[in-house]
Amino acid sequence: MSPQQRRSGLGTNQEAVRRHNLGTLLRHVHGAGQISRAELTSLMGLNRSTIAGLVAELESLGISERTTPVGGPRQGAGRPSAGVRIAAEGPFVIAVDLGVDRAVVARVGLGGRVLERAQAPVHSDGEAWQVGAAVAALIRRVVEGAPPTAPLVGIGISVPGLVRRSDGLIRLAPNLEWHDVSFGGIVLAALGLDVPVSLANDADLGALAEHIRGAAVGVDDLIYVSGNVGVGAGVITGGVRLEGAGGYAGEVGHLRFNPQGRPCHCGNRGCWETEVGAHAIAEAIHCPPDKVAQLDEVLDGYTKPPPELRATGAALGHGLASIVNTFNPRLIVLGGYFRSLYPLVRAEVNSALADRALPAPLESVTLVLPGLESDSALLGAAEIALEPLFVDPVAALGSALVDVGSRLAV
Amino acid sequence: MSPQQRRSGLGTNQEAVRRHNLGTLLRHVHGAGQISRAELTSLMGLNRSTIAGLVAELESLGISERTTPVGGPRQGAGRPSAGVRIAAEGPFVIAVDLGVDRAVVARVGLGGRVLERAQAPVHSDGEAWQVGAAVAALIRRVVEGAPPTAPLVGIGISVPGLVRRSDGLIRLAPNLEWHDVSFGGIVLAALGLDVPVSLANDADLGALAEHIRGAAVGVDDLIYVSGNVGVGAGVITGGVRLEGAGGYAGEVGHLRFNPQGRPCHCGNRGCWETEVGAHAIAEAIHCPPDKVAQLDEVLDGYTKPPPELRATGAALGHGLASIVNTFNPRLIVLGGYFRSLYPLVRAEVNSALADRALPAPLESVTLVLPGLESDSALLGAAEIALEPLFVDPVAALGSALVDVGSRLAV
DNA sequence: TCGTCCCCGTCCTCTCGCACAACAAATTCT
DNA sequence: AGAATTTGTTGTGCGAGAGGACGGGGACGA
Repeated sequence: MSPQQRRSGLGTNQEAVRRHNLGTLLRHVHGAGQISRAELTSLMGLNRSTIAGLVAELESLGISERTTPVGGPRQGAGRPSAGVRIAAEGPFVIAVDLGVDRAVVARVGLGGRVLERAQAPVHSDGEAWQVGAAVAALIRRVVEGAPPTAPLVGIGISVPGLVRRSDGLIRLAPNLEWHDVSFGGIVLAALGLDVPVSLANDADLGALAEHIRGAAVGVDDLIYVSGNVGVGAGVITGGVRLEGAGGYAGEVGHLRFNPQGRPCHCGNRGCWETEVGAHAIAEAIHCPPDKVAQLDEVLDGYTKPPPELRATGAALGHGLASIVNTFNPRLIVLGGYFRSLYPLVRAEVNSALADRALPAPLESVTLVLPGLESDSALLGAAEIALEPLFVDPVAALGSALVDVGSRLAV
Repeated sequence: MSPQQRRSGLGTNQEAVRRHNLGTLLRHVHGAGQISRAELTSLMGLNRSTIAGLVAELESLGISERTTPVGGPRQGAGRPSAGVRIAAEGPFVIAVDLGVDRAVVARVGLGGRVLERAQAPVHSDGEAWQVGAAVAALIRRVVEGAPPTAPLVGIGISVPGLVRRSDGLIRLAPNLEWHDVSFGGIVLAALGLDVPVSLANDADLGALAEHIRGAAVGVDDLIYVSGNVGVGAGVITGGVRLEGAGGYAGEVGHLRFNPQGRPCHCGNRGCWETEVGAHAIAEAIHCPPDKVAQLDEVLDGYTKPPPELRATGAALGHGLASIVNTFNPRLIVLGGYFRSLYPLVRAEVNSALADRALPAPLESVTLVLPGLESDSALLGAAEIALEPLFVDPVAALGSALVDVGSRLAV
């Protein structure tokens, strides 16, 4: 629900400087988990004394705490630098990964630590309010153990579908058969709370999480291609998420692939999804249709690549070539059931990609599996809920909720 | 040659605040051409006195000058606000639009005013150094009339091909038959000057120019699709250029379109370019191959749409649908010979697009023709050359060259 | 025509944030 | 053990934007 702030042609206020520096410092601590003040000075290019002031403010806000100088491998002489780490009873968020057959909910602290998690199956033909109630129950369970002083900053929800950026409305979630569902509002109503809720597409959040603490740390141009019944992609370019005008960017599953191909649920024929989507793969390996949602487990069952998947691998590579030509990423992360598929058909994918992509963008691209395994979208949901803290820590804490456990216990 | 600066996790220095505010103010003056100080205060959200100080600095740098209160349509009472406009003898850049059959060179001042221009045909089989010499001659001619006190900030070059972002190397320009050409260095050597040179792809620059002062002013998510023998796209998303890891993003001409289609020069079969590229269109309308470079003029000759172009229009629309699904732009600007083609097959393009794009991204997208006609790439080249001024006006002027006319007259 | 109102530019002072320098502390190297 | 090195801490200074007071300039109404 929080519209991403866009830096327009505004001038920089000196109050904004403090906000920005405090937020950036927190972002670094969040990214590293534990970091020395000396590293912070060199990373941020500010003076020692300035960093000291910022760190002191973070501590007085209860966000971070001071640690003894880290005993790690040091280089050279000099006084060891005191560390900064996320406070144990610091702010946290609720992350929700809504899948086609199950929902995972976690309480996540700064630093990306999953403090508690719970999950439950959801019926793919369930109505939105039923799913919302189930998610709310999971949230209650997960919040129970939270320290009473720890503030809840917000809720982030990963959705397998098209989410409107301006207000988080789920425009279309094909595999849940939802149209124009205000799922954030439904969950909040079921909880009886009023906290910031952010929703986004699962592939977008996968990309975000892999960028911050997964396989794409330090890579500013990456694509997370998610096989999750449907096929979608999350794009990060220049270090920022590609969202598009409405927030629907990255729907690569409906790239034109084979005009003589099979009909797609979107109404066209031969979309890429009809060749590398879960249903196509299930059909190729003669997997019963009711197990499509667990396609990753089925694929994990193979010890050696079945020949029926060769064509799928080639189609995957050919589609990725279009993506490489279009986005010129440095890294492509293969998430969802592609995590299980890619190791089986690595050779076919790579050669098909090399065959069809332009040489210039091809030479710098690498295909990898997610560094966060199947938690990418969940941790990405945590990230968008945490985002306000990095924009303005003081304001975000001001609107956060304390003692959520007792509030929900009613 | 100037690597685009990326804002990393740096802290904000208070010196950086001044730089940023001065640059942002200049960006506003540049965008509007003439603007009142009162508008600047509300646009930038800064105090009146702060704006006054920034404007005074800009004037002392010789960049802007004060104008009498604008006599335009005013609203309400109150003292009229003094205007700020670009100084007549202020800094300028050289913009070069390298086409497949001609080069256009212009002297462009801040505010995007084309102060002088010249052009000459280039042979498509010419060697890079020959083209460089021709461009250098045009630059000399264009610089002649510049006031001796006006500083030259840099040179921007639009290239019909893949340009490496890190150093401006032309990796591939298929229609010039260039591979790995350091054209910036060649032009500088021919001129005997040393000024910052920036190169970029023509479609990227078209998007940039249309965003700043063309049909896409105020639109932060747009795509400029350029038909220029080959087909490419420049993407602006969230208000910033999509470049990709190497700078090659946007090569939509080689999206997979029809796997049973014609062979493409890239080595594949059925790329989108083989259906909507200049050669395909020329063949469809029985245009002689030697006039392919002037395809826009040929198309302009039609008073009513020839039926042979219907299929091309549909292919254009179908390809655009993939682009809409992938990028979710608010605006698609059809440049190059698409400027002449689109009016002929508007109905076919629109219906094909509506047929194949997903409803959510489709509902907010609009197709338009360039607001800058055929000067988009040229003015975009000016923009990237001017860019350093908006990052740090003082530093950019410090490294600018004065009295270029006499330096080149040798 | 005059007075009033409204808005803007200018000047001055204030506040706030970061830089800088000096000193103390903690560790490594010789 | 002493020198060298790096960092934390403290106090001072500088610079940039904010804010208020004042004057100027035009629109509007009586």
